Amino acid sequence: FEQGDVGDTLFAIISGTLEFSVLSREGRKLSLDVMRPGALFGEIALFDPGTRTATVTALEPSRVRGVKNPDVLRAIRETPELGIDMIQLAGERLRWMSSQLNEQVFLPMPARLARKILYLTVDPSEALSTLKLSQAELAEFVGATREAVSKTLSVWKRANVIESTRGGLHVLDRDALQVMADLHQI
Amino acid sequence: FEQGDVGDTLFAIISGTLEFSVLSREGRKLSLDVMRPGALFGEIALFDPGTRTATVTALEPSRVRGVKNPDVLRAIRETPELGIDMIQLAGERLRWMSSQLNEQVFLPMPARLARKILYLTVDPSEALSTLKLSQAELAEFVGATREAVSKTLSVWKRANVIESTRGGLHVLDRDALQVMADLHQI
DNA sequence: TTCGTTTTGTGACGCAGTTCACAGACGATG
DNA sequence: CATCGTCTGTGAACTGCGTCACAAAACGAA
Repeated sequence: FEQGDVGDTLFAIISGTLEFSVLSREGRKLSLDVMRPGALFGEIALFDPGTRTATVTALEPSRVRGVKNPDVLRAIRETPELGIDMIQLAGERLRWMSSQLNEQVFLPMPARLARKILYLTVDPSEALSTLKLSQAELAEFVGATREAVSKTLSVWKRANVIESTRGGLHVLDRDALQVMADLHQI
Repeated sequence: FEQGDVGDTLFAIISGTLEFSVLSREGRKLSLDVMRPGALFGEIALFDPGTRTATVTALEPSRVRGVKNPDVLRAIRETPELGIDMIQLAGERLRWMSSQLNEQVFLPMPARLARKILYLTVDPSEALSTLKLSQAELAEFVGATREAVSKTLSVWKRANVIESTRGGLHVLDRDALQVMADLHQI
């Protein structure tokens, strides 16, 4: 779905990967997360039906399962425990949004880049630290231009922190990235 | 309370005004809202006990009332309707956080300034459009420096959009600000 | 192989906003 | 009413990152 649509449905990802992003009125995009099977999205509309505040796009053909607001409300009335779970979920989301805001506002571009790379290369457990995103896509995650990302990646490549191929990159020195993510600068 | 504290309590403001802000590790501050009697805060910790993601400071002596997480959970188990209300509350907060992220990332400084001024001068109904914040404080709300804020305010003053006194300012032409907030630029 | 398309690498330049550095203005406090 | 601390105004220099403009790889298709 797209930012601005109206909706009252929570989705759960069965298979595939979806991208979660927010758009500016002028069409600029800031990607925030890549979601994998098991993840939930669309909870704002579930809690508080109205227009969507974010955009979700399938990066590959995916299967999702939707739950409508009225059904959830009914279920909560029957099983209060479920309401508590939903509240917990909302809490996590709020916490996460808050950290995103913090990073975007306070961190310089290279730190944000390092963080996003680290963040996006945790769960794909088997393919150790390999990310298959083009530099252009990475730039959208970081809130910067493709060129700027390309330049910092070049530096890190020369420092043997990462290596990159067309349409993807591989983390060699996770600790070094961690340093970039944190201090850069004090 | 301060960002990083642990807490499990939701607060409701009885009297006074409190400031809601997030801090960077280096001490920079981004203020997000001024809360008045009737407002609730601390709901993240309520939903999902753990460290606080934001800082709340009293701008003047204030009275608040706290509700602890376990008490709320108990109440929800008894009255599921309450859970639904809390979920709605969380939804609104998420929606609001999302818009804050959007503004901070995509809008240029003057637009953010105009928006914050408009936003902070809606509810104080009687004192029509008067804001008692120093330029330094305003700057923290906007995510910019005091100097930059001062300069744009000067321009708006010359254009008779606002007038300012020491430690406060008065909106003369709300519509003009609205324009600044929106287009600036397309 | 040979295009044509998409992705990458890099430089030159510009601009918004920061940093630094004062100077004046207002309000409390003695 | 004189003085001191806090606000305000403004200019100059610096800088991170965006914009523009190519050149060179990498890959797919013909």
